[in-house]
Amino acid sequence: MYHLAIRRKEMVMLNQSIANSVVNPNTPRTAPSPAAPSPAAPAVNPFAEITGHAGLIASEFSYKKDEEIYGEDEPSEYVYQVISGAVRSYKLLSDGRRQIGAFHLPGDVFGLEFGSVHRLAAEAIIDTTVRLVKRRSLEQAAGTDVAVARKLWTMTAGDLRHAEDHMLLLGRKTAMERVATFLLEMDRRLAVAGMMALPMCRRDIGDYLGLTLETVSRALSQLHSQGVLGFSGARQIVLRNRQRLRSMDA
Amino acid sequence: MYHLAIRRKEMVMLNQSIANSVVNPNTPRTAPSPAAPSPAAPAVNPFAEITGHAGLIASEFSYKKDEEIYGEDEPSEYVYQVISGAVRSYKLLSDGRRQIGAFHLPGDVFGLEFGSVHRLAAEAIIDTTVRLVKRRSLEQAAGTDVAVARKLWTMTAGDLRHAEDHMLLLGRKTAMERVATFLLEMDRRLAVAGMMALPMCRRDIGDYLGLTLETVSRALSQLHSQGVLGFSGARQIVLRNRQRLRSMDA
DNA sequence: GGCCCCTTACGTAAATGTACGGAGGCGGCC
DNA sequence: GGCCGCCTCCGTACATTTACGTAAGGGGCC
Repeated sequence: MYHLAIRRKEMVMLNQSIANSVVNPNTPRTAPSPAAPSPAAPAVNPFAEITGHAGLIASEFSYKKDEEIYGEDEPSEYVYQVISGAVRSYKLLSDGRRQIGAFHLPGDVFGLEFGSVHRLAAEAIIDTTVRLVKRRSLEQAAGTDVAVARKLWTMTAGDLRHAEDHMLLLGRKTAMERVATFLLEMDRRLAVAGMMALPMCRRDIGDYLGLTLETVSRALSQLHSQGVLGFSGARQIVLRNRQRLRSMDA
Repeated sequence: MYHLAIRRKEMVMLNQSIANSVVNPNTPRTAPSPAAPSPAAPAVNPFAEITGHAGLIASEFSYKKDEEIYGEDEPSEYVYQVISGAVRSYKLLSDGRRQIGAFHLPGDVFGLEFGSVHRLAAEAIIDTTVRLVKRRSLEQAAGTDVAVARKLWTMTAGDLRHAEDHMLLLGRKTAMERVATFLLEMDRRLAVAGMMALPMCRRDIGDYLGLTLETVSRALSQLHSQGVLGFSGARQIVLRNRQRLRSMDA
């Protein structure tokens, strides 16, 4: 998996001078969309802000479900933004126990490191397309442009904020409080028309919340029986009582 | 406590033009040392690096044991560096449950925020003296000097790295593994001549590790009975078998 | 000497692990 | 194209484990 991913990324670079958009050869697409930096991109897009400032080249790339994007302690060559799909970032213990630090959804930037290696691994949860830029070119731009330097700091600070909140959850919240927090977070980040389609399975949720998949399932069932949420399939959830959920979130 | 702390900080600012060193009026010191930026300060000192680059003014300040330095969600006006003593950064749930995110020991910088408020509260664990600079002046310096901007990013990235490791601990490690990790971290950060003098009580350790103080005590007792560590008083610990401890740390 | 802080024993609670049954989605086959 | 069957994921009951809560005794530091 490791070597395969590297090879694919090198292909991206080789093709960059010819076309700014490259797709995973294993997942052919009928109509690859150009990924060159767009001057008209909205300023709220962190990638567009940076590439716009620094004139960097961004490429596209696709990963299949459960495909590794990079491994823990692997050299950090690229910074990524989710275009479509979903990604999990995680750390492993030697016996396989896993802690997912964050889920990355469309629009999110991930894989930005200060040092030269990735501190967490990343995998596509479902089929996923990302935009990517070389870390070195970002670093270079930050060395001359304070606006880019500030943006990198901003993004790392955002990750830190999430991690601080998550430490409180992992260290001190009950199982039900963790699930309530999770539902409100996902509702905020990916609800469309009051409904959310979770890309991740119960095990992923458990590894994110420091619980087992059974405990997550029990908590969701309890919330269902209390009428706090409704299901249309295990991963399609409608929140019916957000206020109640907020009161359960410690 | 809140208003008192604010008042004291304002005193620091008022006195800054007269003397760059101010001590807490409640904890008089016999020989306050000057805290003006020293051009000869070693480059490994993050504060010296920044103040050296930007010519910022740093002041000194002291807090008594258990005194609040700043509260959660309080405006972020200063960035701090521990000169002597120890500090805990933490978040609280509404019912009083506490998660300590980090301990700050001599040399450590804390209280650096990207946004305008502190996301964690900070308290002195024991009598503590800090060096402080205004956040605004750092921000200003970062706006013109990429080296300062990079340094701010570096420090936030260091905090993020610690938080990521700590999420793995809180979410997935057993009580014994957490205590082993803690002992190795403290050994690395504050051991002198093979011995460490912990500034914090068992409850602080528990709130850092997501455990109760009793569980921490039980784990330490077990390690003691196994000969992995020795005590000279509850807070003076000698590690007698670091290899064994590392093998317990998952 | 007094007061915290720490240790430790015992009972409890919360979450885990184990196991199994069922539903839903996907692919193959007719 | 639709039906069937398999396979993965999910829900749930029960037993177990781990860590917590309570309480009381002891020790070190001021």
